[in-house]
Amino acid sequence: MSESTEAYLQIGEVAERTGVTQRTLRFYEEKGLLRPPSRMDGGFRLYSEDDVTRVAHIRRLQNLLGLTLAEIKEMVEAEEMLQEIKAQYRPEADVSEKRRQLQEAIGVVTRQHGIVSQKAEQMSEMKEQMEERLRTFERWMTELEQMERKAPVA
Amino acid sequence: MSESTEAYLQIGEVAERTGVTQRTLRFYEEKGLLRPPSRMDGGFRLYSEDDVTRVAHIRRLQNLLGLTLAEIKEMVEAEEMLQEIKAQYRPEADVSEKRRQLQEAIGVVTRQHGIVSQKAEQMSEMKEQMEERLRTFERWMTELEQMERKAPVA
DNA sequence: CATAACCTTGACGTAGAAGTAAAGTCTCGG
DNA sequence: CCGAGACTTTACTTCTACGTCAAGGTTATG
Repeated sequence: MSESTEAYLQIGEVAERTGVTQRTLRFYEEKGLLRPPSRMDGGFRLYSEDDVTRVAHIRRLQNLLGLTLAEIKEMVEAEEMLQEIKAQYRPEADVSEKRRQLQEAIGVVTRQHGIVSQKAEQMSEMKEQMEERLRTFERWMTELEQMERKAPVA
Repeated sequence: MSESTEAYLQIGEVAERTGVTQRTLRFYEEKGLLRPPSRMDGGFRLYSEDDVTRVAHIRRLQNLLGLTLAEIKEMVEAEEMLQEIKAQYRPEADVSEKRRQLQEAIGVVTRQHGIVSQKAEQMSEMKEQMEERLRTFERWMTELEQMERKAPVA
């Protein structure tokens, strides 16, 4: 599994699978949201499954939280940092340096979590209001129907 | 209560109270998101408390749900329709017509509710993921601290 | 009744997030 | 080895949601 053969995707396939256009993928790369993917000899971009995941993530942050690409970039960078720490990417880094990085990552995610929590709560409120409203409508509808039964169409 | 005196606000006050600029208020009017307010003899706009409420509503839809102004316009128009029905704005309208309108309103709100529900759910998911992640970080942090105690800074 | 503070419309500008077109390059199946 | 289709970069355009003057009219207050 996960051999190098067939593990890479061209931009067209990624576009199809993620639902964004090729232009958007290049744009995200330009903006630093996606690391420059590897290339074929001729220059064609070769994406990994990870990239597909990342695009999906970006889109969720955009659609769900309404973050700007700049904000998303921050978040994505924090993720990268984590990958580094996780993979011991810099084993020579001393422990206190790692601690600093981790602390920073915790800060970022905590802030994100705050945003999400707040939005989630407001969202629930809205949902409640809408349900209340729908109940009111249903009541009105019932009333209207009764009126119609008592005094049919003139 | 609610006499005509002092019940109206100029654009500057509305801007201050809603946190949007005057430009934005005029823009919303232009785009059909706010009904053209009444005017003083000299042409100054006179807004009602209702307008203030509406602006707040618009902003919530924008910030929370990330809807475009075009989408919000649709929603706002549905609301207006409701006001009409509610206030028996057209008492001469026959019952079946009212039913039709009400049915439409129910449709709109149901769709809105669908959107909100879906987003709320995805939001909760994200929140969960972030919490899980934070727990992981805290664990790592603890591990790092133990490493430091065992082998102090070289 | 002057004048500062507030408002009007109109026109042009801008940032973010892509869309679209042009002109050329690569890849791969036949 | 060649042509259709996928891809490349560069550059210009679009759309949304306002921001920012400019030039002038209105209102309230001393």
